[in-house]
Parts: sequence; structure tokens; C-alpha cells
Amino acid sequence: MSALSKRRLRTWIRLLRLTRSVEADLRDYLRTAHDTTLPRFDVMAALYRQHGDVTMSELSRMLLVSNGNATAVVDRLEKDGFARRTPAPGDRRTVHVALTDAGTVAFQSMATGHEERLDGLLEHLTEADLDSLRDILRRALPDADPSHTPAHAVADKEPT
Amino acid sequence: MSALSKRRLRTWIRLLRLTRSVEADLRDYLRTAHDTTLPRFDVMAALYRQHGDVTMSELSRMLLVSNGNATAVVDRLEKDGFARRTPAPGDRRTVHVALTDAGTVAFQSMATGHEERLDGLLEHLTEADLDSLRDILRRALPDADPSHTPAHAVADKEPT
DNA sequence: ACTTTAAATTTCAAGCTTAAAATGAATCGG
DNA sequence: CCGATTCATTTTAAGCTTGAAATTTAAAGT
Repeated sequence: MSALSKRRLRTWIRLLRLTRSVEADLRDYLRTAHDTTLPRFDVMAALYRQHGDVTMSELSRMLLVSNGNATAVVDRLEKDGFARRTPAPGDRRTVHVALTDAGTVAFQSMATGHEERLDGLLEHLTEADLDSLRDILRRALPDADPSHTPAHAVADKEPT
Repeated sequence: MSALSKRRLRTWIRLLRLTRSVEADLRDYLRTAHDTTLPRFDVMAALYRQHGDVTMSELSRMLLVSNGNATAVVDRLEKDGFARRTPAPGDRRTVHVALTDAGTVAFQSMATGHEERLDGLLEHLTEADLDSLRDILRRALPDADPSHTPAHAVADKEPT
């Protein structure tokens, strides 16, 4: 196996190390400060962004999780009063999922803390680093489907 | 919230998108080609690297997973005959975990396929990209503890 | 109308993961 | 030696996640 392939493996391990430790910190923040979890937050973020009328299929595609998984997390959010399912008019197979008012309020507070926390975790990344990363990640995932945006996505409509 | 903080959030989302889709592909490969899972592979990779005498605590630190999680995955590997627990001489609290011969053989074949697969997934990353990424990821995780190497780590003793 | 095919969602079993509590063992200060 | 603390691991309960099978509905094709 080529030296380049070994370097790719090393880089992949580094990438995993970063995402896992950042996720561990965010998970901890969400648990202690908001008594919630990362998967719940991800779903709420996706619902908040689209504000309303997201189908279960869209949800699982956005978050890159299985359809059964989306069902389970939405079930729990619904039980907590943070999300609501409504039958889609016109197609009885489809349901529309949305945040409730309580869910929206709860999410906004979570999102602020989440962004602050993340900002601290990535404080050593400069504008130049973010530029490079954007280019590199684009190159790594050339077939990126915008509907695959995996959660957290609270921010930004600004030009990339 | 600052524009920089919003950019950090966007970058984080991109990073997650990449790691999730790469993980999904590797998971699929391991399942179809080797009838195993990513967590099992990660544990086997850690054991293979150290070849022998890894404690449960070291394992969970290396993989950035909880101690209870390490227990569960090692339990299953042991049941499959791929890993072995032996009491540590001198300290009756501690156990040493190692791959069995069968585990070693199985792992080597998985690791080859895993590296090839990953090489394909990251084929668009050039040497220059890998250089940049190494520097950026180092900056992002300045307190990186080398014992936190999260799995997969099969390759490489070469200089970083 | 009827069969087939595809689509959206849920259900299910198995496994993964975490945080917290429990167990058992070593260590340390008195 | 003793009590307290710390350490290594396992256990437990709850929740997460997947892939596959099952349901239900819609859309075609005949």
C-alpha cells in the first residue's frame, strides 16, 4: 500500500480524534446545561432551519441517519412536547414534522450556548484555517448533497 | 455572535458531514465484506497496534469511548474468539486484553480492505491537502494526548 | 379493476453508547 | 492497622443506531 494511502489513513484518524473530542464536549454541555442530547439537538436544529414541513425521509437524509433512527428520536421529542407530527395533506404516507413553540424556544437557548461552546473549542482555528478547511473538505466530498447537511446547522445563509 | 464564530460553526458542520459519510461507507464495507462492525474494528485495531497487554482503561482512553462501552465490545469480541482477557499480574483490579491468533488473522484482512476503501474515499486529498490538514488539526487540538488515538490506527510509525 | 412497483414510515432485533452506580482492590495518612 | 480515598472494572438503565422486515399508501402498467 502506498505511502499516500498511509497518510490518508493517518489523517482520517486525526479527523476522527478531533470530531470525537469536540462531540464529547458538546454532548456534555447539552446534558449539563440543557438536559438534552446531541441527537435530539441535531434533529431540533434541522427542524429549526427548515422551520416546519420536514418529512421523516428528509430528516434522515439531512442528518445522515437511518429512517428508523429518525423515527425514534422524533418519538421522544414528541413525547417531551418539543416536536409535532402532522399528516401531510395529499399523501397519507407522509408526515410533516415541526418544532412546537416550546421546542423553538428551547432550541434557541441551546443553540446560543452550543455556538459559544463550539467557538471556544475551535478557537485556535483562524480565518485562514477555515478557508483552507473549506476548500479541502469540498475537495474531499465532491458529491456533497446540500440536503445532507448534518444537523447543528443553525447559522448562516451567508455566501460560502 | 461574531462572524468568526459562525464560520467555525459552518466548518464544524462540514467536518461532521465528511466524517459521517466516510464512516457510513466504512461501516458498510466491514459489514458486507467481513461481517463485523466499526466499533469492533476499532477495538481490534487498538489491540493490534499495541499487540497485547492493553488494559480496559487504556482501551477506552485510546478510543475516546466510555469504560462501560469498552467492556461491552470486548465482551462480544471475546465471545467470538477474537479477543482474550487475562488477569494482570500484580494488580487484581486490572485485566490485560489482547487479540487471539484468530483475531489477529481476521484483523489483518479487514485492515487491508479498510485502508484501500479509505484511500478511495479520500482520493481527492492531495499531499498538500494532507499537509495543511495535519497542521490545522494540530492547531485545533493542541492538547492532544497521544494515548487518545482513536482506533483504526493500523499504520505508521513514520515521522509526523 | 388488478397486479406490480415504488415510496414513506414504522417496527423489530441486535448491537452500540453513555452516565451513573456498584464492586472489588490498591494506596495513603494517620 | 484503619478509615478514607482513589483506581480499574463491571453492571445497569436509558437512550441511540443500524439494517431488515413489515405496513400502508401511491402510482403505473396491463
